[in-house]
Amino acid sequence: MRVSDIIEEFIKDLFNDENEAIEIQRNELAEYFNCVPSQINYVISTRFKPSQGYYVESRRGGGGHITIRKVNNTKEDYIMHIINNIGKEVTSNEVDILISDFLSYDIINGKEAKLLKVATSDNVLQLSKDVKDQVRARIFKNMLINL
Amino acid sequence: MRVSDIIEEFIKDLFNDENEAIEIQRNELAEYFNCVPSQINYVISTRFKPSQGYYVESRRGGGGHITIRKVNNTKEDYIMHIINNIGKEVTSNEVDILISDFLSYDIINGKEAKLLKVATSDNVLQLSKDVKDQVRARIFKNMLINL
DNA sequence: AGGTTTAAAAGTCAGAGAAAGTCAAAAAAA
DNA sequence: TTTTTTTGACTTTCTCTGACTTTTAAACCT
Repeated sequence: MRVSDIIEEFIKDLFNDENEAIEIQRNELAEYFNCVPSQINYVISTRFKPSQGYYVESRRGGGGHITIRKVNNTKEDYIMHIINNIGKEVTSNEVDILISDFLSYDIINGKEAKLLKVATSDNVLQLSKDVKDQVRARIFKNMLINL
Repeated sequence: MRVSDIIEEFIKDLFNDENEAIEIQRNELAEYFNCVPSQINYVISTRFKPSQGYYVESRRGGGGHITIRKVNNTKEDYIMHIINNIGKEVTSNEVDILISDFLSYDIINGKEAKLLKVATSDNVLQLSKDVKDQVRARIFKNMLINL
């Protein structure tokens, strides 16, 4: 296993019990793992990116440190926003558009997209227009909550 | 016997006791078999294709490696069997039992279980008994096909 | 106390190194 | 002859390193 992976794991372990922010000292950590300090930067920039749910701040100078924060909320927030904006009914077309948005924003994967699609499709529901759009809205919203 | 066959056999032997994923290092293996590294790629691309029940991932760079995963097609068989045995209607209880079977046989993961559950639940469908069980059967079967 | 210097951090970036991937040509087998 | 295997030169991706830069807290002056 490579050093970067070990450091990554070490840092992630620091997040253990409900603490959503941890603090490290770059040089100290580098010495502990017998690597150059800049490798800590490398690990942080490749494994703790915002897209991976982390937010990093730091301070230089005496007593400086690096703070890593777990954010992770963005995805849930986005989904909740969508759910709140879907009314009592939704058409198959509207669902399609939302699903392809989710895909392009990397909020769901291909398999999840297919499941959402099929569970809300006209063919599968086979109900009269009004009832269908209502049932679809309920299925869609409830599935989204469980992503 | 040709080298490619020997390498193929060697790799397949690594899958011995229930381990469904193995990891190799291309250069190491090539050295062991006295061949050029790219021959390992050749073996993998001709003998470990998805259609042959394998899935391959890899990472380059220091400490890189190749992971080969066995995907069992028994999974699809099992699901098809279940689908064929669900009639035109299915109750919420029956679905629950099937879902927990799937979970214990590792055919679906927790998230998929929740999606199946919620998309077929009484609360979400809110239809009269007969129609509800029919719609549920259609949703459930179609989602299963797309797992 | 208020400014100035010093030292203790963290940041940057490019290059070296360590893997794996690609592709086409040569060789061997069918 | 056609298909499959073997080979190797070249490419791409990821990791590790070190020299140099920037920032800032602490120490040191009047």
